[in-house]
Amino acid sequence: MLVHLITKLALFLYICLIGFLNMEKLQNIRIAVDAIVFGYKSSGLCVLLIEQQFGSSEKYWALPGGLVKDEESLNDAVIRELHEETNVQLTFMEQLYTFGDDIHRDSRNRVISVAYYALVDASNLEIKADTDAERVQWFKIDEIPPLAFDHNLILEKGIERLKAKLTYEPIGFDLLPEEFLFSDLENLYCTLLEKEIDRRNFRKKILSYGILEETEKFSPIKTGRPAKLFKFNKLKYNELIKKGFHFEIKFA
Amino acid sequence: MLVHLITKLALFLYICLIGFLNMEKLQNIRIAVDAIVFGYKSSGLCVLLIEQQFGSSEKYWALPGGLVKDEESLNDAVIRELHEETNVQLTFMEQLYTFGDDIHRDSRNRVISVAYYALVDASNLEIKADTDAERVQWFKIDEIPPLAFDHNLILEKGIERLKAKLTYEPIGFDLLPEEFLFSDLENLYCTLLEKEIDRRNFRKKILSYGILEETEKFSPIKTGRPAKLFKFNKLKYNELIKKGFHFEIKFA
DNA sequence: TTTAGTTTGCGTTAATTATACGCAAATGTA
DNA sequence: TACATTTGCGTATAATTAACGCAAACTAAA
Repeated sequence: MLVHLITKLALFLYICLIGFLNMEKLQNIRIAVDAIVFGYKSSGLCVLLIEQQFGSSEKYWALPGGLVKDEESLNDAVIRELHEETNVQLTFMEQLYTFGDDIHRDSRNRVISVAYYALVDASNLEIKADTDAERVQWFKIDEIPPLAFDHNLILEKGIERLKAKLTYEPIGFDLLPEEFLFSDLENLYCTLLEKEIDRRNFRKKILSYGILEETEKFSPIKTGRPAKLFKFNKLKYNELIKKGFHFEIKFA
Repeated sequence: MLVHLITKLALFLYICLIGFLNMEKLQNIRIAVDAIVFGYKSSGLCVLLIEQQFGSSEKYWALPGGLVKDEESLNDAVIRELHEETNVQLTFMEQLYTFGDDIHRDSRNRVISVAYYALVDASNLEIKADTDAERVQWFKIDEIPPLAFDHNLILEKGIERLKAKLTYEPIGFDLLPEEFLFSDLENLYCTLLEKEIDRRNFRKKILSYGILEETEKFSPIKTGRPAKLFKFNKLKYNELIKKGFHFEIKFA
């Protein structure tokens, strides 16, 4: 305990010294990362939230995230926070936006948050059991509770971006299992983009791109004509991209 | 002088206190903003750079920018820095990306930079005269010198984004004077996207969108058939967007 | 065994959009 | 007056998208 206090004091003095030497440069702004983890279930698009304790009684659901460490890249910070708070296996991650215009987005201190969004195959996923009395849970996108800080705003922007990106990059596959049915893919696009779509034209278009691979397997579903399972061929896609290929799915 | 020192000391103690209270949360990371200001001249796409002095002799060209103040939004920080260092009149500005994965992008301290990109009508623009012995200058995009920090990287990402955005949002107009010739617009797209384009089909397409307004004026150019001057009708564009309109310019 | 219900997989045709040009009009200049 | 130049409008053809028909392959119920 005493050693801890001394260490703390030493660190304190060190920081004071640094602060003094860089007086005019010293900022009192913290920097955090937050992550939107999207998963797709048959019930629709979902987001991973964690329950945070504020003070003694206030509890809020929030996006997983936290302060960036001094010697850690932003990317590593997101990965670390996600690993600490959940145990999801990401299939895609990208920076979303940096939220720093609302000075009081965190009422305690000025915190600027670099938000990321990530995708996982949620169809077969155990999320981490409660740790530190924190709960982790999937929420359907249309049943989001009021979140901590400006996380509702961040989430909104994330959903917008995900929808946009779905139409011009093949990231829908990152929300599905490695092997999937055409009807899964079709449902994913219909549900997420909230648009009607002709099943046959959709199939024709995707197949014409030549980025899917047929497997020998068939779906385990016991109704209707048995359906082939497909895989996304990322290598083939990357080759095509080099030749100037441009993925696009759009609806009326 | 004494007053200044006392103020400084008081602020110092205050910061120490805050630091002590938030001991385990205190970071030693600075946060900055940088701006890419694009301008279009007949010679091509240009970027505004400022010359910075490092130490006693080292000089580097760099993107305008600097540290964010404690009580200032990110947006305001960019505007302030641009106003301090140049006097350009922005027609468009948007957040680009936050650079914080390379811990040593600034060799002195850990600095995370939130980069913005902006457009100006450079056709008729005086940039600020030398202040603080700093020089401000337009650089053609293919004649960029080695820049300070990771600014070459930031700029590259900015150019990529600008090119992409040009094809799906009508931001090309923000690089032109309020009234412009069709041939100006055509040249802008050809030059920036480095693509051939059929003049007549391009005109037909843009006109079909109904987002341009004819003026009564004609170009002052003294060769060939006199050409009408056009204006971009932003109100009309916003109306169309609400109805589901989607701007797009693409080439083979 | 048959029949009804369901979903898949492959076509065909009409409508729309993009591409490739042709050419006269309106100017300045030789 | 002839010529070079750039604008502005048009038309024919190719390519792509949208709309829909229908048989195949299965399950479950009759």
